[in-house]
Amino acid sequence: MTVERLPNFLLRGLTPLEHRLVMALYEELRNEAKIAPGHIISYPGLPLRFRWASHYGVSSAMWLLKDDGLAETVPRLGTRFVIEGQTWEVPRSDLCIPLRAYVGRVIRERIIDGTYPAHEKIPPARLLADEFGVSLATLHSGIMPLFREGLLKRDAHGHSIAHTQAPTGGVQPGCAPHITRRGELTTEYAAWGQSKTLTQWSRDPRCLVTYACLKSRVLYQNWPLKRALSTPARTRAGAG
DNA sequence: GGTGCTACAATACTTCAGAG
DNA sequence: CTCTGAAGTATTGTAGCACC
Repeated sequence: MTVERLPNFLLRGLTPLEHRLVMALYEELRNEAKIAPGHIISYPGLPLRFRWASHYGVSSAMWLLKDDGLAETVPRLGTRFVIEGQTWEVPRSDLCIPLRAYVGRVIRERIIDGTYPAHEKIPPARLLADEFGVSLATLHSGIMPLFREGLLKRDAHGHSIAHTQAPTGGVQPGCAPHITRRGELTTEYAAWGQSKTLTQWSRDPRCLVTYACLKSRVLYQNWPLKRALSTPARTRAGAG
């Protein structure tokens, strides 16, 4: 294994601790015996290997390594970093968006380009989940916006059908927005004359469900906020 | 049994504020 | 400058229900 180009992080301003950690990892990357190709390095693992490294420093250092294509985020089982031992290829830009958004985008493109013919059933959800290597829950989160956009509909038996070509003013292939983790954090939702974030609403005494359930209802199932807050969990009310 | 969908707890990662 | 803890996000596996 060889690293032929000068990493960009050497040219940036780093805190001493971050610089120390990045250089330590960089040296290990150059030494195949220490980090094998494809080896997964978890965040919790790094402070154990480098006892002087804080988790904040690890986060900063790993982002720099990712920027330089020396690591990539693997969106399964949480986000981890995979060292590319052979090619040092820059990770797919697709990995910059959440996995569910990536899945939705690919399916949207397949509908638009005719891979899934209009008015015909798309493959079963379990097959699609298997193809993308994601869980059913993630797949459903990903395709939920396609139902709202009218690209997918359900037939009498609940099967998902590719409904139409691109809707008027619709989303163009490959043009999904860059979604950041913090993007939803500051979004406020109004009910009972108040405007709060979902996190704040989840702590409101009028909220009968957990934060995760509330988020799922509001963001992915498009429930009205009041209904999402006041409908107890474990009901089928959201299906209709 | 196959399929679609909802709900939830658990886990891992990210970011920020504040303290030393 | 560095570290810690809290808060928040992303994703998972699994359970359960309905329909054919």
